[in-house]
Amino acid sequence: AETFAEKLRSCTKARNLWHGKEIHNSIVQSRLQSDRFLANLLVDMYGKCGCLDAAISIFQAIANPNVFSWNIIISACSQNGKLDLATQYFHKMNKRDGTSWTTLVSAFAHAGHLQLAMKIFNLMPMRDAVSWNSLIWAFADNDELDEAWRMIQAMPAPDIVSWTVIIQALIDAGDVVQAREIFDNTTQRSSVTWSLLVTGYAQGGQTDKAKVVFDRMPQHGLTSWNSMLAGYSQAGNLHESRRAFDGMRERDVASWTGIMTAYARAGHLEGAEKIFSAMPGKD
RNA sequence: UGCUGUACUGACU
Repeated sequence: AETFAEKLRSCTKARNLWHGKEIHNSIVQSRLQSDRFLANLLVDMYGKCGCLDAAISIFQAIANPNVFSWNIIISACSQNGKLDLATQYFHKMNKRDGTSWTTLVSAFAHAGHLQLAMKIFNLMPMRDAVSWNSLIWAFADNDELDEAWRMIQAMPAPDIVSWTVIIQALIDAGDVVQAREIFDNTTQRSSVTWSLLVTGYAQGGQTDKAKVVFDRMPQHGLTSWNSMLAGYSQAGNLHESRRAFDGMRERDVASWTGIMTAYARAGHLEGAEKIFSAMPGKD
């Protein structure tokens, strides 16, 4: 039997609020609502599903919140756009760890407050790769590639995510050539960077190069298939879109939307409609 | 022990 924890985890991952509430009910009925571990998971679930009020009330009912509880509520506030509240919780806790700091940096970074994010980053007692990457991402995402580049040079040990962020920024800027060069010159590759290159080539109209990269990548995950499919679909290539879609052994909403778009772009509106009705779990 | 922070794909916005 799956435990409450496992069930909650999958709800959180799938952002399934409805099922999450059911599990919450079962937890209450089993009189486990004061279990701190489960409460932490509930706060996280409600926060990620957009119910900040519910997250807060569960957090407040925790008798002795631990560092996880605090970090989760800070994260919940920032994911729901409440930076002021997140900051208040941050100040209220008395044993902050690196994650508490990084959560706050990330909150301001995602809100586009680069200078504030940097200020908090500079105040951190300890910085790890995740905190560096959060800030590098913020600069890269705001087209401040020079600053992002300065930071990756300054950080002690750039990791896979650091390079992914830079590669993504170059692709967003339309510079696939430079992105490819960095990809080729680093050993820090992952399925994420491989997929990014596929997307980068496809977005530049180079579906042939995208396909070469796709064929060369060591493992084909759901996202890499979706990237390739999106490339064909955007290029108006219904035949290859169909082949890609049929070749997938698992599909998600992005896959279904991709194939549907391919039909629509090719002018096959009936085909698109058929796909739409055959599609499981429309969102 | 298990719970929290950073990166990739579609459409909408």
